[in-house]
Amino acid sequence: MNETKQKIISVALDLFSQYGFSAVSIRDICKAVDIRESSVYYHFKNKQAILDELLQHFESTATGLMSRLEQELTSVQKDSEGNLFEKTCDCFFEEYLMDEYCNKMIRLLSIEHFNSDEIRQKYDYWVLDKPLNFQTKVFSLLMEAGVIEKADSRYLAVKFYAPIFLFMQRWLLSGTLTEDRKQIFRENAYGHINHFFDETGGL
Amino acid sequence: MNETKQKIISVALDLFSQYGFSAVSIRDICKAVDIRESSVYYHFKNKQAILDELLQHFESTATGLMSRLEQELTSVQKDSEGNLFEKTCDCFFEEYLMDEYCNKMIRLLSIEHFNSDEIRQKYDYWVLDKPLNFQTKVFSLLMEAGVIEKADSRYLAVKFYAPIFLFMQRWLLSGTLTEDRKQIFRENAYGHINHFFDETGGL
Amino acid sequence: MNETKQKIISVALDLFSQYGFSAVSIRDICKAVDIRESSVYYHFKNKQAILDELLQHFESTATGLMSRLEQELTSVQKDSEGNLFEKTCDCFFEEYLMDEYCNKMIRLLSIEHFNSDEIRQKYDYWVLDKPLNFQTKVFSLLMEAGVIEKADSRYLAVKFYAPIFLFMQRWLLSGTLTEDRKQIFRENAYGHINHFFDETGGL
Amino acid sequence: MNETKQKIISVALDLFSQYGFSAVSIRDICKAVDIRESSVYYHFKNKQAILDELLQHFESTATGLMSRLEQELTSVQKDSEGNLFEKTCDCFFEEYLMDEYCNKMIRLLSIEHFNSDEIRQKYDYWVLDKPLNFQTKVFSLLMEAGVIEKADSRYLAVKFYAPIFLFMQRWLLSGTLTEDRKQIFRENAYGHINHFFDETGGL
DNA sequence: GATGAATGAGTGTTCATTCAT
DNA sequence: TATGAATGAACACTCATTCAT
Repeated sequence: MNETKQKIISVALDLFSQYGFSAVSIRDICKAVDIRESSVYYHFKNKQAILDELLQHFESTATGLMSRLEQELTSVQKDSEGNLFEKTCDCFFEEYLMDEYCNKMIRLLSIEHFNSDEIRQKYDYWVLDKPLNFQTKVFSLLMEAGVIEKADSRYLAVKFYAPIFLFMQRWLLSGTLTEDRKQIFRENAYGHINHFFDETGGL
Repeated sequence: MNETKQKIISVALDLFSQYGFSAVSIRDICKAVDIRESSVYYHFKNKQAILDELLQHFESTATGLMSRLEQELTSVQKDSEGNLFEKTCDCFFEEYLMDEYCNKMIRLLSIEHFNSDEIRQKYDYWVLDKPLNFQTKVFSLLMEAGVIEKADSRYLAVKFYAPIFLFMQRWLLSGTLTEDRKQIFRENAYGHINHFFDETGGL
Repeated sequence: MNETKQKIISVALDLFSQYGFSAVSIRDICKAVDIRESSVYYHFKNKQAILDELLQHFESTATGLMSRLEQELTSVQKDSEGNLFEKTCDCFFEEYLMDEYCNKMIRLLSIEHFNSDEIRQKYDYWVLDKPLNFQTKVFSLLMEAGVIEKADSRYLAVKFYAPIFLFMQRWLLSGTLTEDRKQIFRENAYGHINHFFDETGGL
Repeated sequence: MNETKQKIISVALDLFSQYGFSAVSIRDICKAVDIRESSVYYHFKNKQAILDELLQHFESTATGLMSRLEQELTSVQKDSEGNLFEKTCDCFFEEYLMDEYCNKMIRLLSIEHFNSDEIRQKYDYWVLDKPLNFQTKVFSLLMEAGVIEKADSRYLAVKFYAPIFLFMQRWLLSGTLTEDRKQIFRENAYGHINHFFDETGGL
């Protein structure tokens, strides 16, 4: 809606996700937006409020994305499961881990997650627990459908997600996100997925 | 060495690893050491120098530990490999990931790794690349010795280490390091190791 | 008159008389009136103008009140002087010192009287000189009428008013004006008046 | 002891007692002391701490003075009471109400006494209650000694002190304290004292 | 009549660092 | 070895005010 406010939000995300919340001053943000420092306080109560709005917006975005993925999971026919899995991973990679906006937010969470319990919880949830829970659900469904053998779906999720998480740390959160790094991540991730299904059998 | 300098180093490690480098002021350190702020500058050129010394000491410690592990690896008889692997993991977990000193340093690296290329490199090396390379070497040796089937030893290392890395993030770097969290980590990690060898076959 | 302007004036009086002029921001006033800060400047040239209008209104009110008292003083028959004195005091106490509006304004003057010569003069006039002059006139009249002995009417006025002034400071200007405090003031003040006339003889 | 700290204290007293605590900025103080703003924070935790130290020092000074007066009161022979009273008043006027340091502090209390309960209490105590209590004790002693007739010593104290208080407000706290104003105060105050004793009889 | 948006000047405060002793 | 004293640069934030709409 409001143009200046949007600019502030956007610049703040860029800077916070690169240098961390406390290393970025209101001055820095204002320089980039080209407004005077006092103007920020017309749009936001204080510096923290910018971070809060950023976090809140991310959570609703991520909630939307993940619930979309979950819905697709239960609404498709059985014969398309291989396809579905591929699509789900694609979406999770491209629209979450590597999406410009979400990647910045995940970066921000990972930078700030040691600073406050609140952010630590969000980080743990959105980067570790939620993806693991989602993946667990996926494997449960595949087992019910008889596509893969019955086993400990939670551990299967860990085995599946842990390398993804490691590649993300290595290529998507370390340094600037370039197309090159994205490509390396994709190769590693899809390589892992292929191996994984060869072993797990099926699909 | 010098007593005061040691105290500063030790207190700085405690605080930096908990709140991050820039969030800790010289004042904070001095309060804990019970000296005046100006005294710090007798022992260190500036604040950064404290961090540098911390990093340097860690690198030589970690180098020592890892080369010890590597040496043990090549010097033992073949019939003890199962045992050796177990010992190696034990050592890596207890004396590296969960050791009070090393855990604090890893925490510090993981807090600060977005701040400078220098630290990012160290983080990537000591938390991701080095352990992966070591594990790769382990599996290569096991393959040569015919203990496990020949395969892509690098990918095997990823499959082995990624869950460890994930559990570390979840339990050893998130929040305060308590005995409870250590125990949860151990259960998860050893659970994974057992599963892993059941599947990989052998040992 | 204008409704919004009235609200601003009224809220400003409440806040200024409680916290002082400079401690109250335009924001504070607007929050209480529920308008935006820029709107104030439609009704007033600047913050000072609100104070000016408050002062001006008080001065005409107080002028009205005091001249009414003075008029009554000269227009009544001699046999009612005791009654008159009582009535005059009553009016001065209830409609001036303890009247909600006037009390707030006197508070405001007493808070701000160190800030500018202008307000200092008004404070000195309305809280010290004017009441003393009035009282001097009262005693002069009573002397002329032979009700009390001839004496230094000015000093008599000081002896009469000073305790009232002291009780006012203690009970009517210190802290919030409650019914309890008003009552304590009344008891002290009327106690003083009775003593005073026993001594002065007469009435 | 410390020169700079003393200067800050002294300048702060000058400015606070003239313009009020919040109207004086750290910048103002530093300009007068000729130090940089950050230096203040070496000597004081924050702005409030300067005020606190000022208040604390005044209270111990005033406590000292008043207890000295009280001690003298009980230690002198009966035949010197007239003399004593005069001396006591002199001391109270010259070393308390008109003493450069104490006058500034009383001014400060009277400026700030509406701002916080803490200061309001100190103001009420040191400007109203304590002097009244002291005077009450004086009259009690004089009554016991038979120098003046037995009567309500508290009301006598009010009658005695209220005009002093009024003259103080008018001449010692309103505007700058000049020798002229001091002289006017003295004339008014001693005039009152003489009248008072003519009436009270005795001495 | 009212307000959304912006701003310049100022406020108290923190911090790493210096330097004479 | 240690520290008392000082400082420049930065920081988040507040405030009265302006002006186009």
